[in-house]
Amino acid sequence: MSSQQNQKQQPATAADGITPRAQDYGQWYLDIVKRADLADHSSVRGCMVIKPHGYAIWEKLQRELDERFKATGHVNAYFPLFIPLSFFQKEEEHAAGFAKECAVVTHHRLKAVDGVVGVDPDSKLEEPLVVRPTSETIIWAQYKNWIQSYRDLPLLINQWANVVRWEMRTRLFLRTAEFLWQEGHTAHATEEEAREEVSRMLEVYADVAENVMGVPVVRGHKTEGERFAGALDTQSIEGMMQDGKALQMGTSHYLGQNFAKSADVKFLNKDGQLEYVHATSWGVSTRLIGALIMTHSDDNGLILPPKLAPIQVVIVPIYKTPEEQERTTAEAQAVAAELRRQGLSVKVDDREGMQPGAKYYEWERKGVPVRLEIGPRDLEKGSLCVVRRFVIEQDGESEQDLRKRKKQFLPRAEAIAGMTALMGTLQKDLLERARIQKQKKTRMIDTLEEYEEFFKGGGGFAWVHWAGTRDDEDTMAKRFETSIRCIPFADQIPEEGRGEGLCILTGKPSAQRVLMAKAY
RNA sequence: CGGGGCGUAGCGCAGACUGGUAGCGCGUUUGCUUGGGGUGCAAAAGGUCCCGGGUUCAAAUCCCGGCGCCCCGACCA
Repeated sequence: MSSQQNQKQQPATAADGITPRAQDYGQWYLDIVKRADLADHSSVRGCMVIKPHGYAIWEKLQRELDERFKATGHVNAYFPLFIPLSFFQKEEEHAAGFAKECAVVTHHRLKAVDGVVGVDPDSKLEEPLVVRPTSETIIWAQYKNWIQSYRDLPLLINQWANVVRWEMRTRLFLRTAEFLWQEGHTAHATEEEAREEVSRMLEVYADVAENVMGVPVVRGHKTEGERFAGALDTQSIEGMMQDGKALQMGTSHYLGQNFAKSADVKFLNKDGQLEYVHATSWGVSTRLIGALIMTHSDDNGLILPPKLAPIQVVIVPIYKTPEEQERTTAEAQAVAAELRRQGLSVKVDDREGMQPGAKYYEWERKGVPVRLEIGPRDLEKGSLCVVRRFVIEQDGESEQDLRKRKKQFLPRAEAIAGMTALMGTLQKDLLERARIQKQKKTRMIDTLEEYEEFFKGGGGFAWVHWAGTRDDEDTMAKRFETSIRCIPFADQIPEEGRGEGLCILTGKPSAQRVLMAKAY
């Protein structure tokens, strides 16, 4: 709780209480989460409380994802939190993969002994229940009853749920013991169809990442070692955070017939023969909020894309006299009403006894994309002061110039009529800004010397030719703390890096480059 | 599991070495003042000093035991 000694040395600036990125990226991240009111540590180790502002962002993300799931033919359902241990044991590889991070329920009752309530030893469960770290096993036990014929396929179900993974080390949003997510679980008649589903859903994730979150991603396959436990193929989208590290933002798995076999799910095909179904699963979690923060935010606080901002426009009335207060506040309400008619979410900050500057800082910290200032002079001139939360930085630009470029005085009607368009601009600019950031930290690298130098410096995404074994991957991990984030789809490799080459480590021929980076 | 830090007002912290009326800043409430980038003044409210035991006339402070959280490392969708 009290590890922010560095706050004491901080000057009282806009970023008061936020450690600059350049000084300590990890602390900066924690400060943003806290100062933007997204989440709190709870009194349970590794668990977090998602506060209203953070949860509102999650709700918007949910809506965007859910719409796309529905549009691709999926329906929602809900399966139990508890999984009988025996279900879990059925798929060996899967069980082994999650074994080390499972919470297990062993008793079902408490009892007061000498006035102290504790676990009643007489209430031991005959079979322990695993708190789901993911739901494949319990869902497939159910699918067995739902699937008999090819007419029952494909079965396309998604669930929104919480899961528990008893991680040794946790970080707010990025890795917590309990988190919120969605998990799609589908059953198909053929491998081809299932693999199509895997790709389709990965593309849904990529679409949300780029066009909703404004985070450019690389699409690709995971290596054997990084695959989901029990999957034949794991595809992922990988984003680059501002410190150059990669963050896995979503995964989509082809599970083959593994789960169908372990749960004995067969269907009668058109030829009247019994076959095992082919399975997929795919998921994204509240980790995406971590990605959002680490991609866009700055030393002044959170930056949100308009599509995910719980408040898109905040209006601050400025006044000296009660009469001015009344007029500017009325105008603020009038402008808000007009903007709401465009479907925008608008907040009028009419709190009294708080200076405008204090309000500016607060809403900046919370990431509101646009602020309108309305003062007596605007009433006279019929203008509005429109301030953007961010603009795309130019090299060598001063803080002052940056601030100037964010601020615009526009005729009232023009400002209002253009607000929806401005949201669109900001949405695009944010993605563009993230692309520039990413590009600056991306290199085609062909020698180990250059590779080492790259990661000793700022690091980032390294596109390298690779033909190594799993042992060779370990070598790279030990030497450079990097790993293969994905084996990208061919069109994901930057043009200048396409084609064949020689493995950076072994010198053997390589068909294409892979994405190497340090990872969260 | 190893290393480190911390637990005192809503939040951030001081006080502890050297035991003796529970403190500061921010926030909150009230009043005035101020208001285009964190106004200023005054007054007020607010405490199980993490828990248990011990030493003592007296414990936030010393001793013993416990609990919890955070950070770093190992581990990992």
